[in-house]
This record gives sequence, structure tokens and C-alpha cells, in this order.
Amino acid sequence: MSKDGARTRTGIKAVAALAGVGIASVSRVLSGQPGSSPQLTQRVLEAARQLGYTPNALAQGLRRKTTRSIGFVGSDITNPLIASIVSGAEAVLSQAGFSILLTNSAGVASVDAERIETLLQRQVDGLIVLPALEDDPATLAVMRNVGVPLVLIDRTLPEAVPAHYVLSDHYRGVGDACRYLLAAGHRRIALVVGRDVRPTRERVRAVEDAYAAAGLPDGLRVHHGTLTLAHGEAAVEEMLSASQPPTAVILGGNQLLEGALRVVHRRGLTLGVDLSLVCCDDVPLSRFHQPPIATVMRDSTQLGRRAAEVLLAQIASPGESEPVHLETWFEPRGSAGAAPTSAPGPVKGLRSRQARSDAVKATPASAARQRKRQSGT
Amino acid sequence: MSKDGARTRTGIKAVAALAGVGIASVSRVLSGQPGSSPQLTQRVLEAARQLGYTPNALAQGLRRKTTRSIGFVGSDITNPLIASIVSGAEAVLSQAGFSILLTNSAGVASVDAERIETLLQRQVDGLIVLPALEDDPATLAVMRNVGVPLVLIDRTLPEAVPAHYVLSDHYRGVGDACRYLLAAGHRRIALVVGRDVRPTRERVRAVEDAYAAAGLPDGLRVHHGTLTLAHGEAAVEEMLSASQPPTAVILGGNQLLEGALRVVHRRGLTLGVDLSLVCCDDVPLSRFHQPPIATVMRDSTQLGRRAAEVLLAQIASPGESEPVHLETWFEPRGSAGAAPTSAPGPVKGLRSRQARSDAVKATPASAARQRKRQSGT
DNA sequence: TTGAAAGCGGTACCAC
DNA sequence: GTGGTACCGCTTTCAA
Repeated sequence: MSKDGARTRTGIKAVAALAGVGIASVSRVLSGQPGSSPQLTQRVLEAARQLGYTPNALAQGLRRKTTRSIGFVGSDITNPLIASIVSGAEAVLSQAGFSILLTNSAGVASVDAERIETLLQRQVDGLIVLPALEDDPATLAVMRNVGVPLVLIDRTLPEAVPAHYVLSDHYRGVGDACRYLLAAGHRRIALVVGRDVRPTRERVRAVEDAYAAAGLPDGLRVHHGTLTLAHGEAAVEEMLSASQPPTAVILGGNQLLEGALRVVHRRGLTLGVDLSLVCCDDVPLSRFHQPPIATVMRDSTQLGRRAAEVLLAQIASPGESEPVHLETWFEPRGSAGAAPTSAPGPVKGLRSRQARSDAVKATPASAARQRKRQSGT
Repeated sequence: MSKDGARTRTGIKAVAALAGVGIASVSRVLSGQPGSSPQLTQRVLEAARQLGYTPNALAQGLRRKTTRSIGFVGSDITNPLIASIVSGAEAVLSQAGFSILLTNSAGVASVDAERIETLLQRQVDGLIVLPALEDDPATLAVMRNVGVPLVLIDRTLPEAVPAHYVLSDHYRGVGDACRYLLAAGHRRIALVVGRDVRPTRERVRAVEDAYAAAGLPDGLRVHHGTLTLAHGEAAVEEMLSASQPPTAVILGGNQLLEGALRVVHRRGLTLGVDLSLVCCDDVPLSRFHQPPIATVMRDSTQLGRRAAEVLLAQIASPGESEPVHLETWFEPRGSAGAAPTSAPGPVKGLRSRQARSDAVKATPASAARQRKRQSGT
């Protein structure tokens, strides 16, 4: 490759000079445009190689008015869900020769707007955004005229904003979870959700509909708050301290899980027995928890991939687009068990379904527990 | 803000025209350079506001020869360790007005080199890299003359490469873990590590030294391989199938944990009793595992923060720099217990240390288990 | 203080 | 086919 020295120092005219050709020819050859004689092409290529020349993407972008870069605005890359989305998006984008500018909003709506502004200044060709809110005026104002294709994940905005959507079908997964719990005899189910964004609304609607379909008058509670470990802990603590505590809790966000587990462990509760727990969105090791955490799953990498694909398609040829819908599904695991007071009947049916879907089989685990007991801890 | 229409359309000359001033004045005012009369400043500001003008970062970068952007090359953002590093780096960089170009190498050395090339083309002002290998010729060649400050995390390269280093003290944490296990009576300890990079070498050296210091002739095994779930599973499976299986395993990377746990659960083993397990680098929920997973910890966010700080400092004024060392520490938890055959003596000492450091107290958990038994599952 | 003009490193149109 | 040249949008001397 290059001989040595600072790489940035060699420009296109150095290549032209060395090759003894015009600057325009170098550009043509290196851009892969047709219409250059083989010999000229050779000389240019050779000169470029000798100097270790690399075109300056800034200058190219300035002229071409396209940077082959896109901006990603998320709340927190530390959340495995977001990380998977970014990872999925990165995979398809990098393969298409696009780079990703990653920003963090920390879930603050005003920061969303700022980050988008910054990315637009940097002339990204498109944006993938997971806004903290759907109705933040500043964010909406910025989005209204981004000037480049915009893909939103799991958010819906007023028609006025020309965005494209990739949405998870939260209604289905949470609905299934709720029906599962109802079938298991639970009559006091609590749903903990975050702020009023699409996933929250879908989840609330799902449990409400499930309750209604079961012909149950009430017993459902919805706790609104923020999706944080602290809120998860506080919410579950509060619920369990109530006079009529729920027998099952559905967590509308994996950020709540650790907080909830803190309370559960602190109180010495056994999940699936004393309390049933369902979490939305998988977390590493959740299936290795004892018992495994029943989860409303989705393919989060796919979420990112699809968002990237939609974006690339729009960059290639802008226009309208149908929202992309991706499924979610409920994976019953040990933490979702029969209601404490339920009759033996429904319990049995439950058990069998559980055994089938648990990643960690019940038998060896219980065997281990027994052995442990014998080993005389 | 802006009236409407595509934002990118308004350039500096439009502002100049509207304000009735020269183009240079607009630049000066908007760049915050002194020496403009108040009235001119006002008119420029007003015009810019009216048009919703935002400077084109590409053009600025081209002229200024600095883009206030840095490149990050990691292996897999899906790994919570990497995600934390990125998150930490992003926090300090965005506050300093820098953007991050995120790339993924998927742990493939040749991709590292490609990604760095791409980022350099985009004229990043600096790089934070976690190379897959330390001796990949292509990567070294590229790094040799990046032309911008380069910070490496947890890797060391030949002197020839002008890089800056942020390193974790793996030796300490793993050494403590190993000594802990030895004190608990373990005499056959296995260490599973990845490829030959600094953390691997440090960890191997740590256990070797611990063994030597204890005056033990042998019993230590080191398994080299790749840091993947599959390898974790295969390695542990193989070890446990041996005629003299280890009584304790140290996993040199959190990617191995899930694989290891699969084997453990499949075989119905009880961690901390049948087999002791220590994992390097924390994973969500690992302390909620039953028993909690003993872990060699480190502040991964800090790792990213420091890397970013070093990079910013070097961008501000390039030069030599001392490597930054960050600590690691062993957090004993339930999964690291006494060796199966050990005498009661050392066991006792162990227990008390464990109880103190376990995030989840042993008592309520066992109580829960008992209750479960009574509930007649 | 302010503005004209020369680039930064490319691209692409337009003659030759 | 090939090369001159006018920009892209902005910063920065340099004169006025």
C-alpha cells in the first residue's frame, strides 16, 4: 500500500501529477466511471497505489451532495434491545457502503432534537430514530423538514411528518402473555409501562382487550412511569405492598426487569409460584434465571436490519412507504406460573405448556436443587 | 426556527444576501470570532435565524481540516461490555461536540483494517479501536500511519505504532479470583480464554503466578479458543467430560458465560457446589442467577470515558502519553464455592466472605426455595 | 470593521 | 478519450 508518512497528505492532484494525466481523469478512473483507455487507467491506478491515495470523503460529499452516511438516534446503547437494533442496522448499512453516526439521547426528548440537528449538519443521507417522545414539539419541528429520509422505530407521529415506520406488533405478544396469565388463573394482573409512546399504548390496549374478551370486569392495573431500573423496583415494591397485590406482573420494558427482580429476591418470593412475572424484550441470561423469565420476544436485530433496508430504499428512491410490521411472541417460561389460589385443573394444563417451551428443562434443574440440599449446604 | 422547506438548501451566501453583508462576515459572526460590530452581528444572526441556517459540516471540515468526529472500531456492540465502552465514550465526546462514527469488525482482523481505512477517508479527528488481533499485518500497516491520534483499548502493539493505551488490569482481578478458588480448596482450575491478545495473556499469567505462589505443581489448564457462546459451551462440555474434570472454571470473557451455563444446566450441576464458576466481565442478571455468578468486574463505562478523554487530549495537543490503567476486581458470589472434596475448615472461611459480597442474600432465596417445595410443586 | 478572493479536495460539464 | 475549469459551502488571509 502506501509508502509511509501521513496519509491525508496526498490529494488527487498528486496522483494526477505522478501519473502524468489530468485531474479529471484520475477522478473518473477512481470513481469507476467508464470511458478511459486501459493504459490511462493503468497509470492512474498505479500512481494511486504508489501514493496510497484515498479520496477525501468530505470533498466528495460536498460535491456529490451525498455522504453515504446515516445518523442513528437512540436512547441508550447499553440497553441490549437498542444494541441489537444498532447491530442489525450496522450490518446492512456497512455492507451497502454506508457509515453510521451514532448518538445517544439518554431518553431526553430535547436532546433528540439536538442530535438530529447535528446529524443533519453533517449531511447524513438518512436517519434512523427512536425518539423518546412522539409529541415533543422541538423534535417534531426538526423532523418536519429533515430533508432526508427518516425511519422511526416503534413510534408513530402525526401525518404531518414525512417519516417511514418499522413497528413491532406489541399488541400480539403482550396479549398472548396476558391471556396466558388469565388462563393460569390470574385475576389481578399488573402492567408496568413507560411513557406514552406506541409500544406503551399497544401493550395497554392488549391487556385491556384480553381482560374484556375474558369477560372480566376488572383486576387489571396499569402503572405508568419511566423505563428505568429504579422505577421497576419502586413500582413492583409498591404494588406488592398494596392490600390486594397483583398475582402477576407484566413488565413493559427490559429496563424494569432488574429492579423487579431485586424486589422479588429481597422478599424471598418464588417466581411462578408466589408471583408470576413476564418481561417484554429479552435480556441476556433471563432464560437461565431460576425460574426462567417468561418473555415477550421479538427479533431486535431484524428490527434494525429492516429499518436500515427501508432507509436505503428511500435514499435510493424517495417516496411513500407502507409501515413495516414485525411480530412479537410470548415465550412462556417458569416465571409465569399458576395463580397462587387457582384450582388444580388449569394448573396442569399450564405445566405441560411450560415444560415444552422452557429453554432450561425443569428436570435437571430440580435435580440439582435436590442434590444441593443433600450435599448439606 | 426555520420557516419551512428543505433545510439543506440555505447556504451561507443566502444569509449574507439577506443580511446585506459579505459572506466572510457571516462566517465570522456565526463562528463566534470577535471583531464584528454589534449591528452587523445582529443582522447576521437575525438573517440566519430567519432562514434556519445551519452550516454545512462537510464544507467546514474541508476547510478547517478537522471534523470534530471520531471513529470507533469494535468487535460487537451487542456485547454489553462493548456497549458500555461506547456509551462512556459517547458521553464525553458528544459533550465536547464530537460525533462518533461507529463500526463493527465482527472480530475479524481484516475488517478492522478496512474499517479504519473508511473512517480515515471520512477524515475523523481520532480513533478508538479494539482490534481483534494485535499482530494482524494489515491492521498494523494501517495503524502505522493513521495520521490522527489513535487510542487502543485493552491491546498493546509493537512500539512502531504511535498509539495511546487504555488498559484494564486483568492480572489483578483474575489473580484474586484464582487465589480465592485455591483458598477454597480447588486444585484443578481451568481457564478458558480467547485469542492471544493482552487480556488473555494477563489472565493466563495471573493464574499461573497464583498457582506458582501457592507452591502448587500443576492442576491448572488453559483452554485457548474464541470468545463465543459456542466455544464456551464446547470448552466446558469437553472439560467436564475429561477423566479429571476441573472443579472450578474461570471464563475469560462474558461471551462464554451463556455457553457454560447451558452445559451446567443441562448436566444438572449446582454451581458453587458441584462446580465453581467465575466469569470475567459482568453481564446483566448475572447476580440474579441462582447462585449469583462470581465475576471479575471492571468499570467498562469508565474504560470508554477514559479512552475518549485521552483521545480528546491528544487531538488538542498531540504527543506521547502514558498508558492509562484501570482496575479490575474480583467479586466473589455464590457460583464460586468450596471445592467438592475440601475439608470443612476452609469452607467456613469462604462462606462468610461470600455472604458479605453477594448481591442477593442467601437467606431469602433459600427461604423461597423451601416455600416452593412446601407449596407442593 | 468589513468584504473580495483564494483555496480545501473532489466532481462533472464541456470543449478539444 | 482526455483535460481544463467551474463550482460544492465554508474559512481565512489580505486589502481597503
